[in-house]
Amino acid sequence: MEASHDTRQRIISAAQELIYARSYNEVGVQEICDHANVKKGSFYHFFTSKRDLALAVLDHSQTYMYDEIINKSFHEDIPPLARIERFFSTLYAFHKQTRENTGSVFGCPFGNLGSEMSTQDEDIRNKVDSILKASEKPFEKALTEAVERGDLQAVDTAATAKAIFAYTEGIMLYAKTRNDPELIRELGKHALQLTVAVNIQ
Amino acid sequence: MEASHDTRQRIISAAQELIYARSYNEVGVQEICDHANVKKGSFYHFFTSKRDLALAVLDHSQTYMYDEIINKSFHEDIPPLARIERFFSTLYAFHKQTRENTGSVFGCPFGNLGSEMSTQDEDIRNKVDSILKASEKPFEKALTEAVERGDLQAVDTAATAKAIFAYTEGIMLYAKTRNDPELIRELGKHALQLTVAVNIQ
DNA sequence: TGTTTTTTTAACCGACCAGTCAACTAGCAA
DNA sequence: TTGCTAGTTGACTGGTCGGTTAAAAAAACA
Repeated sequence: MEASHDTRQRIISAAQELIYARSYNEVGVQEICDHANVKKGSFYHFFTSKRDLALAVLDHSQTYMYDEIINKSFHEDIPPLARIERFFSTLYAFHKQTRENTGSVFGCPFGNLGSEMSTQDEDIRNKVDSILKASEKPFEKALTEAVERGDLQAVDTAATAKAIFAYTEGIMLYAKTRNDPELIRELGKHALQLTVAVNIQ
Repeated sequence: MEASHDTRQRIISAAQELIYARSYNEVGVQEICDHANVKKGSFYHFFTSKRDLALAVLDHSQTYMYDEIINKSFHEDIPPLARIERFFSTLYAFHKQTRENTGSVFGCPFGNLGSEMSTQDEDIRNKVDSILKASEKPFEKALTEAVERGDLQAVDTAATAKAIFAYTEGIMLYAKTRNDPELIRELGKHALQLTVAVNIQ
């Protein structure tokens, strides 16, 4: 039970790394097992299928994202809008680091999987969708607090949070496709503009 | 030479449809050939590899996007900022149609391929990157014109155009992952906020 | 017409794919 | 000691992958 739990976790960690660095379809079960030092037969003791693993990887990545980026950024030691700005700084630092370590910007693990798998696997699509939805919440909370403090005029905080996170996904896709983490910093500066109601024409 | 050109074109069209609806790695050369009524040997007469085909598909998709969406949206019969709003209407109509026809929102063909292939194939990454860059231009032109007309305060139009198109990519990813074209309309409304310089705090 | 070049065809390749299975081991409890 | 369960192993399956090849057919050109 001890060793088993560890085996399962090793598989998930290896899959997370490999799939994030490449893509779901570029990485085979065999390669994941090799990377985790596990025989393929064992793999199918813990997972019914490769897509079953993908769902577990998504859960694991979500936890990782909260620990490494969300919670650090949205800690309440600074004003709410500054937390959103810190989010983009943290995101930039993270991708800059992986770019230095691996030579590549990998983008968003959820966006990547959603983009690749949404039309192919409804369970994966739904899971990614719910992760995106949940990711909007810290932004929404910060925006609501900013309105309460008077830092921001009254806006639809849920809609604004959704817009900001959609923008974030676009930024990460851009950074991946240009293989340049600087785009996250550069484009992140514009994010708070989405908080301001505006009348054009 | 006549038939050959047609064969090559049939392969590209079939690949464009299949890869856009699923993904690069989910679609095999054999399936593309079947769909195009071509034998696999012929395929390798016209293309040196599958990724060579992907590059041709990207060119073809870019032309398609200009014909169907960009040129229609940015026609100069209305004021420049209204053209940007029309872009999102056109984008929405397009994805709503494919959702009705196929049951799925497919997102952006360039974003999809960039997300899936950027870390795996440098040529594809560069081609997608240059298509994204080029796609910013119509926005930049409209923004510049809007500033000239006095519809917009002076801003860095290149940076703003880039932000708007990155946001567009995020919107399409969101719509694909939620399988709901309405997100394009809903989130598209916020795009012009990115044109307004703002001071927070 | 004959010749050359382009295109098409079908059979074929080794590698790899996700997934299966039966035999085996280790730990634990009755 | 026996029996049960959880975990491990390696060999195996049928199918598909991207890509090759040599020869036939068709088209282009002279």
